[in-house]
Amino acid sequence: MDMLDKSHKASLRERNLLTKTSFLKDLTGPSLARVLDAATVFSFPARTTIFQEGEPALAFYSVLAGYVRIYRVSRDGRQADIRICGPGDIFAECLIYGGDAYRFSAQAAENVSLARFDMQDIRQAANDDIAVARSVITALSQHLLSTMDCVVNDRLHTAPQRVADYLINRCPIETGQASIRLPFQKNLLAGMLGLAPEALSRAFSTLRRAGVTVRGRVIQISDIDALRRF
Amino acid sequence: MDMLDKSHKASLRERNLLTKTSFLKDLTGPSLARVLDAATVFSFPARTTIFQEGEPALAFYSVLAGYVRIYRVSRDGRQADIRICGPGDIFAECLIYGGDAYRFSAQAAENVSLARFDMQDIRQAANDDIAVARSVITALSQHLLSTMDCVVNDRLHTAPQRVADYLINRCPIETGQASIRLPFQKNLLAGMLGLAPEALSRAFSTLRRAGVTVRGRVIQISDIDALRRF
DNA sequence: CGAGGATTTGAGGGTCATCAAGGCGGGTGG
DNA sequence: CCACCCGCCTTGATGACCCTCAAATCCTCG
Repeated sequence: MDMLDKSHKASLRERNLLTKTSFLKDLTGPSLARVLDAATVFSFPARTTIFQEGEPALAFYSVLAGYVRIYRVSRDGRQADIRICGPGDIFAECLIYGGDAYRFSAQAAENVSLARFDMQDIRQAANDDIAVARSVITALSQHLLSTMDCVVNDRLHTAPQRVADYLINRCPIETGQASIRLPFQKNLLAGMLGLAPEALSRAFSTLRRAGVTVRGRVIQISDIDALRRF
Repeated sequence: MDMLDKSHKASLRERNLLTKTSFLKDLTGPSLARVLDAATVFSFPARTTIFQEGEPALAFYSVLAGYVRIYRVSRDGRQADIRICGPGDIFAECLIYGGDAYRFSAQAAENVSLARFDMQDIRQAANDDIAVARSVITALSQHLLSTMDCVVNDRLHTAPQRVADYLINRCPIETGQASIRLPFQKNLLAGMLGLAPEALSRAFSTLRRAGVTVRGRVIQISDIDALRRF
């Protein structure tokens, strides 16, 4: 990571954003202040590499705006996404006590704004303050649960089923028709679901018979229950 | 789970086993004693269901002997393994602060002996004692890292590559020839790698050309480096 | 309005799941 | 110690699913 990038302590607005993330939402008072004080805010243009597998793991991050791709590169150069992190997500937190080097790479999928937490600072904070430790535990737990879900989805469901799953989980309402706007490019969604972009496209066209219409980033669903039965 | 099963407080031998697990290995003194005192030891015959998805998550477990299958069942009845836990592994620890109900099912793959930890006891211990909280954090971190590895392996490698990977990681030595004895049935290995049993078998026969010979549970590798290049 | 990139569509091939037999291994009883 | 037997494992055939490459089309942003 280029330390010459513009960076600054978290502003009031940014502190408010961070306070609402699932990582920090249960913290209050001095515990919260201490973590917020440790945050440095960075902005990166699209496609910037934030860190690479193998580099010393000095910090973890919370996404303030934009999306970050977490991925690994195989020996023959192919890439596989592990996770897509959006606003409120944290990544590389598993290395607070988990190891010395990053185990995967992270890249800005678009222009992003990130809060950077020094590993040692947070490690120390968790040591001094049980509330911080508890926040780390809940963040790790949720991340682990969602990663296990990811494994099962890959192994149990076909591409159209995974896409249907994603759409249903993003639907604000329970029943009837809905309209969703994807928060990012289809490229990213494909990686998130473990698919090639073409496979995602074909999955959408398979879902047409279940009442799904795609126009750019906007997706119309005529009947959520019909989609659920898929 | 049937509470009428024979159960008892951990014996000295069992406490020693638990102390060596990666979950507890960094604990000492009263912190260690408190966690060990909270453990209850159970034995289950092969194929026993330990808990099922949706049940209230009252406890998590550490494997003392045997293997446990963690899996989920899809609506149409198919099962997918998420993880295979052997001696020293813990499972369902992600629910200490992570939720009220199990998110997957657990079944004894063979005769097993488990240490059961009441969620509330450990939650309380972690609250009172930063060392316990730190142990929970490192356990969660390692589990998360290995689950992310699992996602990437599924997405990046073919069946023979995943099998080769498994063999290489189980090899005690670095180079030359080796002989491995699988610690469990091939059935389990297949599930662990996200494969049907037939696919595992075919993967082994593909690896024959890389110097891998299979006879029952014993696997001969003529040249580890050749396998690594696969 | 136009350019460049993202997405869709088509064709072909590789990988893996499923179903159905047949072979082998390991544990049991003589 | 050896033969038998049950169940795990292997093998074959088939098809579904998804990746890759290539070309056409659609968005989006300047």
